[in-house]
Amino acid sequence: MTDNKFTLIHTDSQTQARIGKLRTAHGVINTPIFMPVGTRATVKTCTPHDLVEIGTEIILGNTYHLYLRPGHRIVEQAGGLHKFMAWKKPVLTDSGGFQVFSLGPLRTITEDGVEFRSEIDGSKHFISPERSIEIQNALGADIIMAFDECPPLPSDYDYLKQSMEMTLRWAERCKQAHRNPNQQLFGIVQGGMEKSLRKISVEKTVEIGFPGYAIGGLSVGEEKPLMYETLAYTAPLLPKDSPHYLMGVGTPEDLVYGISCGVDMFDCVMPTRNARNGSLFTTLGTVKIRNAKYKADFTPLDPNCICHTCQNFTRAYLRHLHVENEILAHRLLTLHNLHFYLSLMRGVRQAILEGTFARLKEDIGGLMQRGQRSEQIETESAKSKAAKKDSRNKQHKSSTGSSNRKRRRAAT
RNA sequence: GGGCGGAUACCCAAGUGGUCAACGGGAGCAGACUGUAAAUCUGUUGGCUAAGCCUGCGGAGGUUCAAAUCCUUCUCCGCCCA
Repeated sequence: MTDNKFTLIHTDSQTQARIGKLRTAHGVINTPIFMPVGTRATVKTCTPHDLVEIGTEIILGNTYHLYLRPGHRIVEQAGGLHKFMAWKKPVLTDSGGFQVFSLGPLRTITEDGVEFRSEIDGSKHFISPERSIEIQNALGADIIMAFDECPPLPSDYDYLKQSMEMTLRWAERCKQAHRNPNQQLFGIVQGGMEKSLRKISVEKTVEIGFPGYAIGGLSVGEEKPLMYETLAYTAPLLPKDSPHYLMGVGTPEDLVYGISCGVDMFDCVMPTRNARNGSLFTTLGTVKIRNAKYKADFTPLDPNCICHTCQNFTRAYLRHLHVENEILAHRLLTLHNLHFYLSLMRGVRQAILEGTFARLKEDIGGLMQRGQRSEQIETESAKSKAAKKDSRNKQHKSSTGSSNRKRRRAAT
């Protein structure tokens, strides 16, 4: 591959952890990275500005859901997903493969593709590998995913083998169908918890050749040790010079474990969904904000957190908002959880760079705080840069210009 | 003063002789959530020395093998008539 968009910057000496940079049509992302999930062209409750504030570098969208509503042609007419939702940074779309799994009772799988019955109105829809790529081309994400089958649990060996082989044939078809050079198409490795199948899946998917590889079909209900075992086996089989994406995982512990196995990219609904359901990740462990014990707790959600929510609001207030089902609760809690995940990733990158990752691996809270320190340093340097720029501008501009600017700011 | 209707668990409310510690909803309490059919879902909510026992459907008394349910009476609430 001559045009490798992924640059490996450093690999940890004690684990498989790596840091790198992935170039996309909408900018570079730093790996390991967490990608907030924005299924329907929105990370629920967050504006793009919110997302940038907390350090989001790339988000997810979903092919199946956007195809159903508003329809990929509408998004295309809008100028693509980025313009449609006013998000300037990179986007990755999932192919709809996960809906093959999650909408189990509503679909039928054939070699050709998958027939879905819309959960919205019961109407029938057919998505093939070619169709998924066509939709994803129209949506215009920077990274798009091959259409795969994510087999349910339990599935026997024969089914897993058959399914994995079909996913390979689909991967080939996706590659054939994909045209847009501005979009990187990633392949997906399947094979359930069967190592032999995972190995074949990796080899054959790599043989087809993609700029990045994902591990799918994990965290679908299996026991965690088995998931870790499968992950630890599969991730190191992937080509070192390509980005590795673990789909749909997971808890903060899962991410750190995945990184130690060599995973570079993650997405998961957990921080956003759990936030809306009142379950928060903090350096002191999980906080279920609805619990009565927080009724008169006037301390921050996480005393070690520098996010907007923790800097400004108390647990008692957040509990009140959540119990009352106020919209603001969902937003503030989502921002906190996402910030936690993103800080964790910053901390991990820093630790890998410093060579302390292996030592800090078990200390999620410590890694998260480390991430926040580097965030603070970044923000301060950005501020001082801006201040310097501002003072330079003042020297050149007339005083009336600057007071005009002030007045305009006051008016808004 | 008379007539009629009502009083059920934290709130609303169903039940009108045994299968009722009592349907359902709200609220409370707790838990779950992993490429989002998810601001969703699940469990639980009289007490206890807990596969059993005790208390309990406004209070008191009665009928019955058995009462939230039938009878008497009292209290309170609503409507109507004087």
